[in-house]
Amino acid sequence: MGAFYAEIRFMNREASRPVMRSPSPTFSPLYRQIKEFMIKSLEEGEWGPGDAIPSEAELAAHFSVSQGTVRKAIDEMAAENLLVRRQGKGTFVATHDDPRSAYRFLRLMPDSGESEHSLSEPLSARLTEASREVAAALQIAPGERVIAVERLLRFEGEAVVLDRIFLVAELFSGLTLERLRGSERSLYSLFETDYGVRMIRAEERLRAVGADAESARLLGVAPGEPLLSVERTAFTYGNKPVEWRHGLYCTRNHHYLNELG
Amino acid sequence: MGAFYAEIRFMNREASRPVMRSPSPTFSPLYRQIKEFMIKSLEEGEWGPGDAIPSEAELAAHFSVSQGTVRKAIDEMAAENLLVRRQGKGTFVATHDDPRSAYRFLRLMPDSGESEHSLSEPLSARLTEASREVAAALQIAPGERVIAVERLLRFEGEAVVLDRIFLVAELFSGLTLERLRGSERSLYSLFETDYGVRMIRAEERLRAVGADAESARLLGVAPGEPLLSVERTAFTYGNKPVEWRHGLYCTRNHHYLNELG
DNA sequence: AAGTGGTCTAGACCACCGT
DNA sequence: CGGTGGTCTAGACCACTTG
Repeated sequence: MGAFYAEIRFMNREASRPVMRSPSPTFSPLYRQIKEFMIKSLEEGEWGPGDAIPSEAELAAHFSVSQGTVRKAIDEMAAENLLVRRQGKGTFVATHDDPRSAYRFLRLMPDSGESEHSLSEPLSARLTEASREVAAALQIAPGERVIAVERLLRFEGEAVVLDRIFLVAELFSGLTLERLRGSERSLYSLFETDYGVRMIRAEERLRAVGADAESARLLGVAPGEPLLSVERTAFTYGNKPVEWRHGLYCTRNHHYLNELG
Repeated sequence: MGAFYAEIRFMNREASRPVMRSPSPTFSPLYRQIKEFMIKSLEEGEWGPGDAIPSEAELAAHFSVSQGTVRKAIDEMAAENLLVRRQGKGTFVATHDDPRSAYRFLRLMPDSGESEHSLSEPLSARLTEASREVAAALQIAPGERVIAVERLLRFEGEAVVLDRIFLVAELFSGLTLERLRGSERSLYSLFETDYGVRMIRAEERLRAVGADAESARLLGVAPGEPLLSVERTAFTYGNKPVEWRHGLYCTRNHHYLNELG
């Protein structure tokens, strides 16, 4: 039984009068309490990726608030890419499976022409122990089990990205090279469907580095050639880091595109 | 006389009945029409950077709509960093002068420690003609006048960024090296106050490159050392590009931090 | 106390999607 | 057609800032 159908008690709320709240220090508006509640429902798997959540009217009745209030909660969640609204159809749990938001985190673009299709070529996957660096990024103890994946990303056949990916082993038990090789979908889509782990947001740290011998060989460039180093930490619900990856991007014919708001 | 006090006629709107609109193809909700109208007012300088705009109640009366409708217009503009809301005080035109949003576009962070203070050291500023590359980025004809600025950015005294900046000359006439040297503020803050040009958003394209001799000398690194190349196009209102810059970042002790939503 | 943005309601009607 | 999200209103009251 998930959170959604359990009892609910909102703070700062009189029994008879419809509105209102207590003095400031811990004040949280109703719509935000509802949002937090719905996020908990998502965490607990109440609604799966791609599922439709209840309609605004149903939610309003369930929480005994007006439509406008649940609407504001949903608005914020949609802005954070947790939900997707579709007029006339309903509101859906965001999924990396959906082409609309697949490759949401991939900022690499060809210098000219349209954004091509990329193909993932997994090279290896093995169980190992977290180094100090990996442990720090994943907020676990050094030596804890992680799954290390190496893979190439090809654009139009050309090797452009070399990724070394580290996953908290506990959450991805059973992940093997064969499992990765068999899949046409994006990694995050697979993580979602096969392991129930949903990536919500990520942080990337970029640097310019010279290619080491091993990476140069795999990417087909000269050792020492400047590469874009991209370290990414990806988070699930509750800002829990579950993946850390170090990517090396060959930027001869591609670039990393970033929008500054 | 600016747009704001001129006559207003909303589309899709009956005279007597308060609401509504025509069939779909050109449908634009009321709040968005109001938003566009207010953006035009900003463009025409009706309200300057840092100014308070009229209160929601005043705007609602002015446009003869409910508070909720102007509120939604303002919400979107605040989300786009055009306005800043401050509870109890009012709504203000965003400004790069404000420490809250100064260096909004600078993503460079030290590898360890807090985000230090940076110091801009202008090296040169001269009037020249746009190269094909610069012209394309600024959407002007090759050969048109641009102002080329070279400057170093130092963090804790260490040269970390070398910027080559190109500005549409027409908009920045009178900009000289002395003018830049005299200023303690950020470039965009100066552009705003002294030239009335406000940067709204920007696009950056990142690559890894090897340092050329000249740049290496200025940054104090070895020629060929990998540097992060950052090409930025910055836009004012109406998505008009007004600045293009090519930055070279030394990422030995710093990195480019990016949040992926 | 007065003025501003922020929250909430109840109800109406519109635009879009499927059947 | 009925159901969903999307827009709009009118009015109430709360929270924060300033005088």
